[in-house]
This record gives sequence, C-alpha cells and structure tokens, in this order.
Amino acid sequence: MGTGERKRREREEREELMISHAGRLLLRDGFQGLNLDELARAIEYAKGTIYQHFCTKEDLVLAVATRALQLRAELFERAAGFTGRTRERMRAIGVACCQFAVVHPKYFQLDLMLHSQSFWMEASPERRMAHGRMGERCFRVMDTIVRAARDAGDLPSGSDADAVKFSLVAVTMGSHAMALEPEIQRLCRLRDPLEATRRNQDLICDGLGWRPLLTDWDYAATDRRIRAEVFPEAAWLDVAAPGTSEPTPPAGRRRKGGRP
Amino acid sequence: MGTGERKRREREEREELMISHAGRLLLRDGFQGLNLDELARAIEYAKGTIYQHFCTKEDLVLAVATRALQLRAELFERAAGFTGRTRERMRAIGVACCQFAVVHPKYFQLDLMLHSQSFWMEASPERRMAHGRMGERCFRVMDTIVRAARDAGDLPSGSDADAVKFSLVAVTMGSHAMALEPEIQRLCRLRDPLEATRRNQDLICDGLGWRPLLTDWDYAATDRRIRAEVFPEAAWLDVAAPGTSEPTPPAGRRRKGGRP
DNA sequence: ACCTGAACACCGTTCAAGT
DNA sequence: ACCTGAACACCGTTCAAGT
Repeated sequence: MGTGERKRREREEREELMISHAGRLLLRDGFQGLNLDELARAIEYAKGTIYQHFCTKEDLVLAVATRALQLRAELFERAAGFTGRTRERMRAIGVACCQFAVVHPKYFQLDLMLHSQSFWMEASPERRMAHGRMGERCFRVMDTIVRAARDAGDLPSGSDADAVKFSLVAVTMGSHAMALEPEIQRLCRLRDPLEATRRNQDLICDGLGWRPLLTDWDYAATDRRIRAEVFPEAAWLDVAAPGTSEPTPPAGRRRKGGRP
Repeated sequence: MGTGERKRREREEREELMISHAGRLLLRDGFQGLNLDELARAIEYAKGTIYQHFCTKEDLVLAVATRALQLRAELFERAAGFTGRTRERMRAIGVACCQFAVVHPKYFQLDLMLHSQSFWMEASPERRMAHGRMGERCFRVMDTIVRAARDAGDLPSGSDADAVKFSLVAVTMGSHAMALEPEIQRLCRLRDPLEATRRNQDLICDGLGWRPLLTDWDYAATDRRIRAEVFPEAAWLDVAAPGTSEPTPPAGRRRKGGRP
C-alpha cells in the first residue's frame, strides 16, 4: 500500500511535468504548433504515455489553461487584500488582470482561444470542471468586492452583482483582445494597449455609477499605491515598453505535402 | 481579347463559388472541421484548383471572413441613416452589431477566431489588405457619428474619437464573446446574452458622458424606432429566444489513427 | 499493470501528367 | 495555359508487443 501511494505520487509528478512542459511549448508555438512528438521527446516519455493522462491534445491544453487561470486567481486574491475604497480595491483586480496579460501574453491568448473554439467538447468532463472551479475562484474575489461596494453605498443599491461582474470581465477581455490586434491598433491609432484597457474599465465603472467617479478621485495615486503595496516586485513591468510582447516568431508554416 | 475577358470573369465566378460554399461549410463545421476534399467535391473542382485561388486554407477562410465583414459594413451603413440624437444613431450601429451576431453566429465566431489565432501570417498580403479595407469601412461609419457627437456637444469636447471607437468596439466584441461562453453564462447567471451586450454598450456611453445619458432618455423607444425604421424585415429576430444559436452539433472528433 | 513506439488515419499541400 | 488527382508530409491517436 505504501507502494501504491508512491505510484500515485509518481503519476502525479509525471502529469505535472507534462503540463508544465506543454505550457512552455505552447508559449513558444501556440496551439497548432504544439507537437506531441516533440513534447514526448522533451519529457522523455513515449507519446502513448501522454494519452494515459490526457484523452486528447485539447484536454492537455485545457489543463495548461487551468494552470494559467490558477495564476490569475492567485493574483486576484492578492489584489483583494488591497485596502481602500471599494472601487480602488476592484481597480487592484483590474491591475492584476493587466499584469497577467502582460507577463503571460501567450497564456492570455490561450484564454481567448478557449472562448472562441470548439475546445470543450474534446476535453474530459473532469478537466472542464477543474477549469470551472478555478473560474469560480476568480469570480468569488470579484463578488466579495462588488457586494461590499453595494453595502457601502459606493454602487447604486439596485445594482445586480452578477451583471456588474459580467460588465467588468467583458470589457477587460474585449479590450485586451482588441488591443492586441494589429489591425485594431492601426484603425484606432492605439499607442498603449494596456492604458486603453484600463481606461475602458474606468468608463464601465463610471457608467455603473461606482463611486468615487473618475473625476472625483485621484486614481493615479491609487495606481501608485497598488503597484507599491500589491505588486512591488513587478516594478520592472513599467520599464518594458507597452506592446513589447515578443514579435511573433516567423511561425510561417513550413510547406508540407506534395511530391519529392 | 474578348476571350481573355471571359476567362477573367469565369475565374472570378469560380472564386466566388469557392468562397460562398466554403462559407456554408464553415458555418456548419467551423475552421478545423472545414475539409478541402469535401469542398472540392461539392463545387466539382479538383482540390488543386482551390490552390490557384488561395495560397492556404487560412487564406480561403480569411476571404470568407472578409465577406462576412462586408455584410457587417453594409448593416452599419444602413444603420447610419437612422435619424435622431447622435447617441441614438450610434445605438443603431450597436443594434446592427447585435443583429449580425445573432443572424450569423458562426461568422461572428469566425471573427473572434481571426482575433485570437495565427491566421494572418498564413494568408496572402492581398487578402489581408482587403480585410483591412473592409474594417476601415466599418470604422468610417462610426467615426462620422462620433465626430458629429463632439460637434453637437453630445460628447465632451475633449473626447478622442479614436479612443471612443475603440471603447465601443472592445466592449461589444468582449461582451458578445463572453456572453456566448457557457462557462461565463453560468458564472454570471446570464439570462439574455444580447441584452447584456447592449447594457454594456450603454454603460460605456454613459461613462464617456455621451448625452443624453441613460437616465435622461427613453432608449427603449429609440430601440423600437430602430427596429421599425432600420431593420423592419428583421422583426422575426425578436421571436427567436435569445441564445438560440443552434445547439453546437455533435462535432465531437471522430477518433482517428491507431491500428486496424 | 504499465510503458513503448511503430502503424495508422486524416487532411492540407504539391506537382507530374494530362488536356 | 490550366485543370486534375494521386502522392506526399505532418501529426494526433491507437494498440499489439514488450517488460
């Protein structure tokens, strides 16, 4: 029985190895570019062994995405510890979101992919649920703040907490996704994608009537506090020029097929 | 020379046939599910002939997406003819957007895909530019209204027209994308995805200070006017229960590979 | 009981041969 | 000059054989 325990642990460690290494390859090559032959070679297991852990490639990628979502949840929970007005606290979450998108641009792209592809039906129910739970963790953090805002009178008493969360999530994801798109950058003459996202969060909050409004408060000072108190070690982020996600590598498809 | 002219026309008609039929298959099966063998069989040309028009599968799909974007541009231009306050006119565009997403849910998903995948580098520069031009057409319509709003004093005089457009596009795409996601529907207890998107557009406009604000105007009446005057033939849309995009077909992957 | 990797199926891409 | 479709390459998935 002690042996069974060790077996279980080894199996778990192997899965961990697969997920973390798949993550690395995903960051480099994207979903289509992720090659299971290469992954197997890199982790020194047979390709077939991967399928003892994941029923499809999508299942594996979903596991990576859940890991990424966990990172986000942890950022959220850290941000939730920020003290101040309720809108300032939610702002800390917004900053956490931006941090995540900047530090892990490919993970963020992966997240977008999950939302726009037939991913879910290729993944196992277990992993879908695990991903759902992680999503709940993120939403719980937001929910606490929204309710506190309503209780404090910072949000109109009639506000629907679910609707507020949806608005914030939608504007954040949408802004990020659009801001990353070169076509949109050109059409909207975007200079700083991150700044644009933050501004849209501000607009939504103002639209919701979340006090103090943009005009009644020095949110630049709040941002400085957030950076200093919640993400002190991320100071280097300010240095990186905005939009410095690595210039997508020459992943142009190597032509295949045809005659010799 | 008359013959050369006919050849050119025939070539164009064939390309048209390919695009429209590829569109049909895309609507049914999505990008991954689009099979060029099947397409070739359906249009009764050899698979190789497709490659005389499109350099890759992505190139073909981009052509379809551009066609879809053209539909959207036409809806926008029609909506721009709506008379009323500037915010009402922009609202007509918002309604057009929602119409588009409801009538062509798969095209809308396709649009999301373009934003989240390494599509562009597999397509030809010509088609990328064609798509860019169609995007410009959409933005031009919005731009006219935003400037009119600033001139009329409906928008604060300091408003940056590009930033306003970005906010609207980001919130609309983001809201739609999130609203389509079952996971988000669950977490936010969404009842009516379309309504949620419209509401977020309202919040952004309020946040921008675009008068008349939500509280100062009967926008429900505006919506009725828009439906009656701009999209009269689309009345049936109100009948379809929200979120009645066809229940994604059992596109679960047929397992492949392995031994006989 | 579990790992292995060759075999296989699928499908996008190419090109020699045909008209 | 252009169309054809069989051949090919790539890669996700499977399973008979090995340990």
